[in-house]
Amino acid sequence: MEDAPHRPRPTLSSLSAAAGVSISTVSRALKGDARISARLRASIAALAQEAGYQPDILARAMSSGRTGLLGLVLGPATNPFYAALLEEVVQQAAARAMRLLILHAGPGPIEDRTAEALLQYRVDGCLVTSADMSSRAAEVCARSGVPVVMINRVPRLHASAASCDNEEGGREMARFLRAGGHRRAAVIHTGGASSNGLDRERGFTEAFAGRKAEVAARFDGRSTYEGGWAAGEAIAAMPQKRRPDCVFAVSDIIAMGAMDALRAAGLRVPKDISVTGFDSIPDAARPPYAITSYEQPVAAMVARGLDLLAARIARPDTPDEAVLLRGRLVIRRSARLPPAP
Amino acid sequence: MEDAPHRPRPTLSSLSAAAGVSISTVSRALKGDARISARLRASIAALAQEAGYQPDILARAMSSGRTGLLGLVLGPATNPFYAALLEEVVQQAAARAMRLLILHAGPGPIEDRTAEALLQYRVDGCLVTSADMSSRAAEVCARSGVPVVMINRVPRLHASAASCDNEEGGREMARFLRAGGHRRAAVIHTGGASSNGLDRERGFTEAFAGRKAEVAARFDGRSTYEGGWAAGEAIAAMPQKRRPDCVFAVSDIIAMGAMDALRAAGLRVPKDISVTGFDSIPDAARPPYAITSYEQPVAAMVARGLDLLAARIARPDTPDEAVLLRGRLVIRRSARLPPAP
DNA sequence: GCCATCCGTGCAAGCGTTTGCACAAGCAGG
DNA sequence: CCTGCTTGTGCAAACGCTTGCACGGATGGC
Repeated sequence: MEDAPHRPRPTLSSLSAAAGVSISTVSRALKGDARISARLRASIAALAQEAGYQPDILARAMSSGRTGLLGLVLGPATNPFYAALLEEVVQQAAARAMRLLILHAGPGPIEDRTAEALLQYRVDGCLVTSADMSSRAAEVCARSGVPVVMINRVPRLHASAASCDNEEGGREMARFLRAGGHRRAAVIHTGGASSNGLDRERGFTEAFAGRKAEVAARFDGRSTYEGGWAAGEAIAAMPQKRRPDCVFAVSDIIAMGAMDALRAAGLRVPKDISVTGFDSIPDAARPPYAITSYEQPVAAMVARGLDLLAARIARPDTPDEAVLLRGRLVIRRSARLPPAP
Repeated sequence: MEDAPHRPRPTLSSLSAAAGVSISTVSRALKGDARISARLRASIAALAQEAGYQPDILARAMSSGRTGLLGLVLGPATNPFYAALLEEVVQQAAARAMRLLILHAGPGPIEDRTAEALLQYRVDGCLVTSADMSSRAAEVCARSGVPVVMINRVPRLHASAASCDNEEGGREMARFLRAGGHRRAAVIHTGGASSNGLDRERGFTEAFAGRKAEVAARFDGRSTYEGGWAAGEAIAAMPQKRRPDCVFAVSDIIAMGAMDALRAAGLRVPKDISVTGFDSIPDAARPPYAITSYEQPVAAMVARGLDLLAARIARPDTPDEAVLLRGRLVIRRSARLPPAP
């Protein structure tokens, strides 16, 4: 392929010259303004098509104030849950003709200089999915009137949110395990950094503890495989009498680590001990794991999150709204089943 | 916290009014132009600081032509390798004061309408890491003179590239397995969609096959865990005599699937059969897997990729350049070791 | 046949920045 | 005291698009 002559980008101006009409007419014709005659509209459209005209969004943003850009603050992408979330967000945003300016995708809080990019690029809104509590981005946005929607986070400041009903998920898992005859549970949490983890644990504990059943131990799984592994080792090291008969990890990645550690220590899952997780990431469904988990409705969360954002962008005074979506218990082989009815 | 009065964004104009000087003076003062007296510069800087001034990148782009935006075309983020790549890219780009417009993060080719966003937002350059051959984004860019750099892909069109030396990686793995006494290898490839996979396989085959050693079987692992699993099942089903004594999967995610399938079929790894992978993703290092793999120098690849991109942006006529980076064999427990020397 | 409508189109301002050029003031050398 | 340089600052154009307003011409009602 030969170097295209690299001709200058077509603009409204160049099109208008070619069509012999004014710039404003071209602009209106291209967006289908009814005031422009159908004939002219068609011929201008053809011209634009042929020239490969692409509107300059930046210039448009200068005058219209809308950039079509959404800021995205993502948690650690190496955590499969966030990876799935990312794919979903990218796809759904594209379907809504919104583009994502990605500001952060990793562990830890977002840097100040990075958060400032949100303002510099005049994003129309911001999607925050990082589990990190001190999300600087949300502050920056709130201060400048940029709508923020949290996905899978508790809403703060002037933000709306779309989340999974974490507490109910915890409860459901607890009921399932109790029905399966479990009486001593270990909970592997995420060390207080995440409200999700706290909610899940609260729901679980509330529904599990009771007559002859208790949450017998708690461990910090730090939201990582390694953290889960360490917790699993600790559990395996407990004297058999005091050892829990089931484990509820507040995320699958932790559950995987715990399960591997338990097995490495010679325990059988679920025969000796049941293991359950949360999120239902694809990895957790793989045969060696087959983790019973509570599936978050990721697609729906993203969809509702974008709805909320769109609403706020269209009408900045839209009140805060928190949407709670019910997930679904996915039963696999990592936990002993309740007796068939 | 009370609703901030939502005062209008400070601009050069508002600052200039406050400082009693012209807009151009403010602009120059803020970027440290030596022609503006130090005193004035300091006072303007203080003013800007106090007002929380953030330059409007869009407006700047209008006049300077630089947006500071990089388009990012990413492969399936749910593949841990791409997830790691993403984190690295986001971090390094931020360090260079570049922002990423994410256009695609999933399986399959990029949509045309999505690729056009590259032009509409006037990205300064584009980073393509998707393994998918028919990357429409690259075409769009090439046609409009937007610099493109491929990371971990063979360069095409007017693109530069920074990749791992896949062929050498394959060779190194082959030498390692041969030294370990393996004689019959199975290769699990990615079905021809990816030049990386092909290169790795070519290197491997070239170095493995020889006197009394051969690549005895090939399978399509489709770059997924499931594909690897299917290949593993097929290998396990082979009559013991003809069964390979080692497996080289062109990516870790495939190797993990294969390994699990082999074990599920009752084979012991590495006792009965060795399994090796490529990429050295964190998941592959986990105890149950401990996959011997060839580590791609992801950070270096991204760094060099961004270098190439920056060079092209600064000087559009910079010639194409393909950088090949050597990786590193990471020996773990999934493959029988060569005898100690 | 005249005025009121309406339709199709163009003019021009504005969005926030950058930057080439001009201009004013200060100063040194002649 | 004038010329010529330096230094500090402002003017205004340009980037590509949107949009309120105005204007010319056709149409319709009376």
